[in-house]
Amino acid sequence: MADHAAKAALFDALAESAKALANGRRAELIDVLSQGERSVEDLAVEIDQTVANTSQHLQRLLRAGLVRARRHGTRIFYDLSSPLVSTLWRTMRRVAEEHVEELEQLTTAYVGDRSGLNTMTRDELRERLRAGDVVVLDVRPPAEYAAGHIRGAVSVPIGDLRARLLEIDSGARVVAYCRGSYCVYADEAVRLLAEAGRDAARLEDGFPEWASARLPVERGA
Amino acid sequence: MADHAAKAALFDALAESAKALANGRRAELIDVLSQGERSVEDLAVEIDQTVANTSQHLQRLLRAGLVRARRHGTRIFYDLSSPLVSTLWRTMRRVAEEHVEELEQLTTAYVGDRSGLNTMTRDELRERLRAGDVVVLDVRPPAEYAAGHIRGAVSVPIGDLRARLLEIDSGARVVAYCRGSYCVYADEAVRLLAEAGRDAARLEDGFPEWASARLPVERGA
DNA sequence: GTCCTATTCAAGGACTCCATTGAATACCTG
DNA sequence: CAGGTATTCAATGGAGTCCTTGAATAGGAC
Repeated sequence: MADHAAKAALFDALAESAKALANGRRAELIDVLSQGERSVEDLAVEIDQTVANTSQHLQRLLRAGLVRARRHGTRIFYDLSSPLVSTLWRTMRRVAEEHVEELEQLTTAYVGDRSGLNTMTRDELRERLRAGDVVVLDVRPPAEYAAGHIRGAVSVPIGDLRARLLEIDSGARVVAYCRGSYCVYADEAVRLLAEAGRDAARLEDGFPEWASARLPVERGA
Repeated sequence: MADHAAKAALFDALAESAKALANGRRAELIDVLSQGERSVEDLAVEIDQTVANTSQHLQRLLRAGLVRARRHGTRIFYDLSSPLVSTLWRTMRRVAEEHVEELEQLTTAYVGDRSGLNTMTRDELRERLRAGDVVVLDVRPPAEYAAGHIRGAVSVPIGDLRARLLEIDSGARVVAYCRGSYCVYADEAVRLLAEAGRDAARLEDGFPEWASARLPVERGA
């Protein structure tokens, strides 16, 4: 019979990965980093915290092995250490969605009412992309588009959309996507497009799910 | 733009699921419960803690929605609230295995040296079961066998194996399995069988992985 | 109803976690 | 090398976590 202490130490180590995710701010960081690498200051703005605090959270994630750091000039860019981390995060979200009762209220409190919103599944979008009868808009910040996006998508950051409406072929069906189902950029885009009389829908989830399903993506530019 | 406070509350709630797993003892509980439901006292013995402490950990898991409780007579049985929780736990283990450096040492400190041990993959075992040229031993406690086991496996709790060696067809190739790769029962079984001159191997992982891969299982008796 | 057993509750002390603050470090620019 | 910016470090107080202890509950058996 193996030692109780050795068993306890092993499971304590396994629990460390969970501890790294066991904080709302760090969860937000993982969520943002699922879109691609970002600088510390950038991340601090994203999660609405001081740079010092963000840095400490990032180092906690670093110690747990969930992220890695890369120096580029005067900045340090953090990135998930592997796509498996993104999978872990999505699995945890699914568990929470399925088993935490209050989550639904919290979600609507954040994203608002989605009942009037057209949506499209990954599978349907894949088919329509293949057929070529759809315009896909990536409404995330440019840095995230640059780090990777759905093949064939056009980058139109949500803040620019209103000004660039005329660029979009008025006959086409438009699909907008962003970071995932907890991201509201695509919602806003679809509302804006609908007001302008376009046939618009949002992708149900976001880029990480698309990439994880091994559907076609492009990196860079 | 949605409210920062609402976003923070949402991610705090998501992080609650991680907090539930962010403790070595609770991780052990989830690991044991992946084999099927168990009573509080049973679980307390399993994780080497007092009943009171075990009860508190179970309630924490209950609040997070990861487990559910069922009263049966004088006892209360806890169970994972869905197979998704088992998936989450396995994903977390994979992440830790891939990204936590010290884990390998901790594993060998607990399970010992496995270099002399024959192993068999799930796929190979499935093929051999189909061909019928293998004897499969479930060396977990009887309660776990009863809650579910590989179809065709025989229950031989590890403590009984030595006394029941003669029951096992001496010409057959024998495969032992238990809870998973962190479980040492099957290791012990293979060593014991090898000493007795049998052709023995352990399944690389355990029952939860087999069931999760939708390979044939039996429930009850 | 009374005993027995399984589980939960409540309170306490050691420890860790988290956001804040102000200072220190490290790299780039000129 | 001086100045500027991005990031990290160190210290602090308040909150939460974890295990222990002893008592309380709640079914079942008699």
